[in-house]
Amino acid sequence: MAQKPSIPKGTRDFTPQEVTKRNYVFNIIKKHFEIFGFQPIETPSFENSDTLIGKYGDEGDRLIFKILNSGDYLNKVDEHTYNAKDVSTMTPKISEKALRYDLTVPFARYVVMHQNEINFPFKRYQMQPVWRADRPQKGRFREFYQCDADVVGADSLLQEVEFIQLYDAVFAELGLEGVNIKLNNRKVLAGIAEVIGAEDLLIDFTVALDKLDKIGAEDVKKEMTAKGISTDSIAKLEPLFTLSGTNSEQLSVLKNMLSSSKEGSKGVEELEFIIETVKKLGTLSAKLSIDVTLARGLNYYTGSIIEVAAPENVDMGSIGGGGRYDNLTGIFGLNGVSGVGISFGLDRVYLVLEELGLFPETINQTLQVLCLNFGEKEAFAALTLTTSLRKFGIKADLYPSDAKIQKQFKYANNRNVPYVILIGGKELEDNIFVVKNMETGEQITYAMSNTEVFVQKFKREIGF
RNA sequence: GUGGUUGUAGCUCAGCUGGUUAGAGCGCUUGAUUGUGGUUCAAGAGGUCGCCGGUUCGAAACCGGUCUUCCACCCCA
Repeated sequence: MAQKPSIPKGTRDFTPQEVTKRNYVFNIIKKHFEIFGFQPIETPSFENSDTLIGKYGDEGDRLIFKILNSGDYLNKVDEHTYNAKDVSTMTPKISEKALRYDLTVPFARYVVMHQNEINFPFKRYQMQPVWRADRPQKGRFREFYQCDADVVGADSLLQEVEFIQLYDAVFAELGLEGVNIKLNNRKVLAGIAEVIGAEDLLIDFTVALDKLDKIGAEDVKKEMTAKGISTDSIAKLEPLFTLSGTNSEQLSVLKNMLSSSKEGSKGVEELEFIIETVKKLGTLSAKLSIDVTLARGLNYYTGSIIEVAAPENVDMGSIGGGGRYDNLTGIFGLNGVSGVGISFGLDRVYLVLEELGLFPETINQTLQVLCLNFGEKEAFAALTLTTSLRKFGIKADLYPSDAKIQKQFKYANNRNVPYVILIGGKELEDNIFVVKNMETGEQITYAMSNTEVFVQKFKREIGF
């Protein structure tokens, strides 16, 4: 009995068309990573559990895919643990490895392990899949690609400036207009918490604030109250709920509000420096805006927090994010090394481009010339021609069997091939070949002895 | 992890309060067309109705479980 095949929830197969489009995005991101001077590394798909567990908070731990030990792993569990049936004590005994949850923590591990051979400041990029045991939704998968660029060993805020330029360069080349690069700073958030007297509740406070867009000021206040933030404290937040206007208008409100907090003032200064410097270096095609409600990744970000929102006309969360973590490698024993980085969510960028129809029309021209097959002798001549076209870098192929011409044409149509070449008995005899333009239907005859005439015309028309 | 939602031909979907042989469009195959695709016409192939169980004389339809899809939480790219 044949079993009905399936793939795990939240995973996907990719068709040739999809892979082609994914590679298009992938290559543009990669190109700009390299233009900005980043070097590639790769790390294993799975890490030792203790490298990952505890680095993303309780919620993160829940979403890490654990790998069961090999062998007779249950036998090695002591009776007490076994009978207790408690996940948190049992898991470490039967699982010592886990799938990569993001690229940042493995990178921190990499830096610590290779600290003696790394030439600091180290700018690395990494484009690999990560796995999360999350419940899938649109734009949310259990296996997806992240494309990260990070710098370690550089404290300067100029890094942040460059990352904003990098985001902008990628989205500009992808033709994606209307993205919003949102900027915040943990010091600002900490400053606010300090000013309202809720330092201890920083995380709860920011998580609630993060929802302002979504659930509105009233519900945010309710959530804050539920988390134990006093009514007095919440009242002091009032300026934030109505914060709007240009970046400089927002900065001056924040400056005022945080004047009594040293840390908060520092954060405002940093925001101001980044925004001013980006402005001086030239215009961005994306929007760059301050957003004090932005609070992702707070478990390790210590300074800048960056998040990229998809254009407003598409329903997609963030398509990228990043920030600065002053002491990320500290958790692996290397202190005093600052890191800052950004990430592109490849799968989400893909979905946005698809929804807006922004992939180039020619992207699925995976074959540029198809030679039809009229029989054994003709096919040999056609393969000879195909071989020389390939040497010119043209994506060329010969139909593998002498099927009905109608069928071969249909195949060419479906493959989106712009040119079909016919070498039948007549052409073989006269030492010529006929090129049919599939769009216009025009047919031109060329001499076999001079394929370059066709190649030149082809290159002019296709443009490469 | 909580609550909801979806699943019928390769694809998109109809299928009435349970009733005989489960349909359409597109796609596919063949022919009109033995060297010319997209258009047209004709014919044809293709279905464990997601899976398992239950109710019933009778289930694609009702009930339970399970898997999957999408959505809202949680959290996140």
